[in-house]
Amino acid sequence: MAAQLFWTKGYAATTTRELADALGVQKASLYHYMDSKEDLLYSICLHSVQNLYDRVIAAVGRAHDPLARVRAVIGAHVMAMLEDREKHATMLTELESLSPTRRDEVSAKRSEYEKLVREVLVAAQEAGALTKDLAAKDLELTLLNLLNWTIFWYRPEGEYTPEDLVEMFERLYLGGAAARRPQSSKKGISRRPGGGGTRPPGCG
Amino acid sequence: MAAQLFWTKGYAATTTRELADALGVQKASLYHYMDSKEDLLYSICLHSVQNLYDRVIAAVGRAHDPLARVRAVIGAHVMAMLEDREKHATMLTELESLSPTRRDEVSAKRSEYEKLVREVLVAAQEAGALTKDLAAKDLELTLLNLLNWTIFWYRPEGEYTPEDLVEMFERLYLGGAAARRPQSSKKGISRRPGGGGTRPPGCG
DNA sequence: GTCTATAAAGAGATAGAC
DNA sequence: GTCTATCTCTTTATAGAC
Repeated sequence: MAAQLFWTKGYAATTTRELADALGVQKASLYHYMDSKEDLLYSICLHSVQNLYDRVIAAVGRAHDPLARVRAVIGAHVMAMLEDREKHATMLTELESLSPTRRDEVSAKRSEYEKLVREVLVAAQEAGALTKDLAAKDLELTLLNLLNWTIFWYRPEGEYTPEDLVEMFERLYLGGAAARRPQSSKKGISRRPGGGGTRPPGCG
Repeated sequence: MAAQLFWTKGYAATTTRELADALGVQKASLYHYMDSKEDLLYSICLHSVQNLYDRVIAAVGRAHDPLARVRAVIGAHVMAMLEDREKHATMLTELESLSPTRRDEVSAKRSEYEKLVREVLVAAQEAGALTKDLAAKDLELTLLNLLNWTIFWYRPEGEYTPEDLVEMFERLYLGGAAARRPQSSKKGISRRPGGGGTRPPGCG
């Protein structure tokens, strides 16, 4: 709720008046529930990283081999983000608006999450499922780089379902864009029929 | 200069006082050069998209085959962004802070840029250099998704040079992360010696 | 072109009644 | 727990001297 406003308007540009309006109360009433506007941002950021971590570790736990665990990371990361875009986007973009102490705390939790991702990638690499042409940290960097931008342009009413995107990212991340010989026989990704047209801004 | 402040503090959180301080003048003197704070943001956004377009189209023009043109897009997009991170990051993140008219204008120019990228990808696909397992628009989406997040965490004093990143992105985007049989003999990406340690926040 | 001074509006947060 | 009223500070922007 607050995340929605922080994400669409930006944290600094969101006024306590608007937060109060969204709840249908007066400005002053907000201060019965929070001590400051920053408390809301802090709470959003904490929930975001915790949610990401929980979702991904659960999905990894359900997978049965190293490559499936990589796919699980991709799927859970993207699904978690798209199911609560405002929260995760706010965490990703407004971290700097927190006080140094709180920012460091959230960053530390985020580093733990990145560590989890890297462990999955390393295990897959050692099992021979991922290339050794790229160092483990480079695999992690390119993976998160590939996934994170999604939240900036994704719109649920658009042409892609979250599942479409997961499939697309798995294909691109694992298989790459270069043509293969012999040509693969995989089918293209199906689309929501007639859902299209709304290509959102912000992908470029 | 203004972009630096807009990027590090956010547009809304940047005051005219801070802009004036950065120029070493008084607040009021700013209004001799601009009509409003938004003018600065507008100018930054326009220059960003124009610069991206110019850089990429020039690089594409220098390449001699369809696959090289794809590599040229990756290289020019990343290099342009990293050479003026503040400007491009501000465009990517603060577009919504513009008035609707100006936002639409910038968005339209950005769409032209995306069209250019897509044309390069389509040409490579038709020439057999890129897979047909992914639709052209999916190739574009995953490419920009892979590249754009970089600007959020890249720090010049960190472990990667822009050239490192370009190489990494080319490898991952074209070749993918899955292991190949027979194993490729490409060497790993060399790093700036001793430059490391500063893993920036924000990649996860 | 740059300054001092200030206007006018809006921000986050608090006091205290109910 | 929610309200009205208000405090205090900061904001963008302007007026007008030099």
